[in-house]
Amino acid sequence: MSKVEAAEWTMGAHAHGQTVGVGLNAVVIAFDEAGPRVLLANAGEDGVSSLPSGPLEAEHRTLESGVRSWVERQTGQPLGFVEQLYTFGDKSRPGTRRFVSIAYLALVRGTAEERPAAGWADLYVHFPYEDWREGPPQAACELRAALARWTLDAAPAVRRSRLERVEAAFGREGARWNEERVLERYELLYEAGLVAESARDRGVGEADHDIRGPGAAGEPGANPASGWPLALDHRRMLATAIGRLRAKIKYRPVLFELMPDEFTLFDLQRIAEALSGVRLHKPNFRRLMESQGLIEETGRLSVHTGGRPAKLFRYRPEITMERPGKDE
Amino acid sequence: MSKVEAAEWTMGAHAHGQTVGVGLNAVVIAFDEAGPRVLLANAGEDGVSSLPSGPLEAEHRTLESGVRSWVERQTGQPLGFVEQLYTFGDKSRPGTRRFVSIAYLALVRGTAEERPAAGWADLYVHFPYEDWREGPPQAACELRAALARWTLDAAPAVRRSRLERVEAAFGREGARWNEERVLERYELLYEAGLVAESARDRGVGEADHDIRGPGAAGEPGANPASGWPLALDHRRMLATAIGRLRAKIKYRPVLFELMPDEFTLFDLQRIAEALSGVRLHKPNFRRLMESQGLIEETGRLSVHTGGRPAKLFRYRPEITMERPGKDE
DNA sequence: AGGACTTATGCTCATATGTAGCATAAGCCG
DNA sequence: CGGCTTATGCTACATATGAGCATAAGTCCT
Repeated sequence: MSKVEAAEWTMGAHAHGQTVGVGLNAVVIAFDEAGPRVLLANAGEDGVSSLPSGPLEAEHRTLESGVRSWVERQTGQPLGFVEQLYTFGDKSRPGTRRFVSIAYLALVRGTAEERPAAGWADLYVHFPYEDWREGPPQAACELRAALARWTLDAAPAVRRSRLERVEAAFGREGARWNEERVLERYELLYEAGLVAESARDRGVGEADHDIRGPGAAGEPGANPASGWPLALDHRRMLATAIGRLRAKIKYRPVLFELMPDEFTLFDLQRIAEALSGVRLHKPNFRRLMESQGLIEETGRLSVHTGGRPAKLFRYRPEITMERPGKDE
Repeated sequence: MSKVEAAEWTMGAHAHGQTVGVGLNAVVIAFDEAGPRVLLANAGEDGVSSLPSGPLEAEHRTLESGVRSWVERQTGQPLGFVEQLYTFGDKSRPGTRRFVSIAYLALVRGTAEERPAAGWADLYVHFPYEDWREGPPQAACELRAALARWTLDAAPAVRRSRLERVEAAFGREGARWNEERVLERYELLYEAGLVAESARDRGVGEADHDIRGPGAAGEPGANPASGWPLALDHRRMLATAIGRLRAKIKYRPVLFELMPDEFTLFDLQRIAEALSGVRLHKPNFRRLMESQGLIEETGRLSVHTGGRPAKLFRYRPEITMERPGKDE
């Protein structure tokens, strides 16, 4: 850094007397018999859980190592795959110290017993309307209806814009559901006051204490269909993570970061479905997996299928993934 | 934020006596007759330019507004489309103050005359090997050769891994070039010591002063084919931006953020080619554009084509872009 | 005016890729 | 043994992508 620049920066920071806190947050995803899971740190006094997180420290050589360190310190869980998600830094209320939060996505392998950490929660408890594996969930229908009211309540000028956003995010009348638009949907619900955080962040009567899960129905601005809230803007981070992950599994072999050493093709499909929240066509999924050359048969069979035994596969990490390969 | 958490954070930051500087950086892209351009702030005393940037300040309500404000303050250029790119925060040398840099990508419309800012530079001056519009550039051939030497020089254990990375980034022997892997390529060159920044960041004899462009040939670790360096890690940010943009134009209508109000289909194609760095098949590009419904004819014709007049089109922003629409 | 040249525009074809349905195989359990 | 389960393989179809060629409608030169 040139002297000029360093001086300018220091001045900039000091001239306005601002000290900025830099935080690291992790959305840690795993999968077990119970389905897709997310790792949460202990719930605060208000009963609202939060993502593992902590401030950036001097010892952290890189941001990523800082994230690993905080997650392990808070939950005992070592991390495998880690990737940066997004940096949040909007000013909250005036007068408060500013925080910049750098959010990461992490994936860990292994069954529930093999994972050291406690604090794993069902992913879709926080996003019930995102799970379409058993068909259109009731939560999505309710929210769509609530959003329709929100659209109609608007002044005519903004009505059209709202309608378009709702349709883009939730799909037109039962038409195709785009599972990747998780963040878009969350932000729409937030804006429409349909998630608990909307009311909380507006500082509605310090009513925060009552919002601790599905029981909060009927609260002003809350809605059970929209799922359990998390502390601060952590649910926004989680929405960002899910959206990114749902997009990424389509063009990068990240699925294997969640798999055990040996697995059947249907195991793989179940995880893909759990993350994307939609059902997949079995033969097509198989063909795709087999054509990519990312996996190979181990020669053994799984007998716990309930029907015909399935071939067991393993991941071939040596394959450099020549795919269309968008990197980032 | 709960009291517990706030206390913990403050302690965390203070216990280690670390003050973190948070910087905002912008990669601002435009397009004119001369081709794709990037906006640079004035060159420092060492002759190395840098991206518009400055510290996050208390007045900035959001990170994005902070970026807009800094770019306009430093270059006079107001920004249109802005999107977060990546946050860099690895510790540089021990003992120095830590900086977290949040990089943004921005696109601005208009010809060279319409744009207020000075400081626009040719994008590919910084990445000569990324411009394949006139076929495989010489720079890419030279770098491939240099990387081959770097691969062979390695210990046998790492040789295979290096070879695979080089082939994934640069394509096997003249085979398909994946234009999106800009960052992967830059990082490989950095690691191999083929860009000026590698030597500079290792602190090689304070030789920084001599690195100011193509003239630096023969410097230890430098290479004219790898392009002009920028200050700090700004070329890494630029590589990140180009990669992201090249991927994004394929599934989101960002191209129009660079276009004037009226344009021909070939104008559009020229910009797509300039950004992606490869030639496109004209009839196919037309078909794609016309099938997406994102543009409409204005009814007028352009007579400056040199041949048959071309229909003029305009962008239809009212179309909500129902495409597969990965959001982010 | 006529021909050469330029660019725009439209069409066809072969090849991937994605979607959906059906048939068969091979285990289980009563 | 028949009925259940799940695994596995194949085919038909729609759609997207990539490449080539023919024609249209201007300019410019002679």
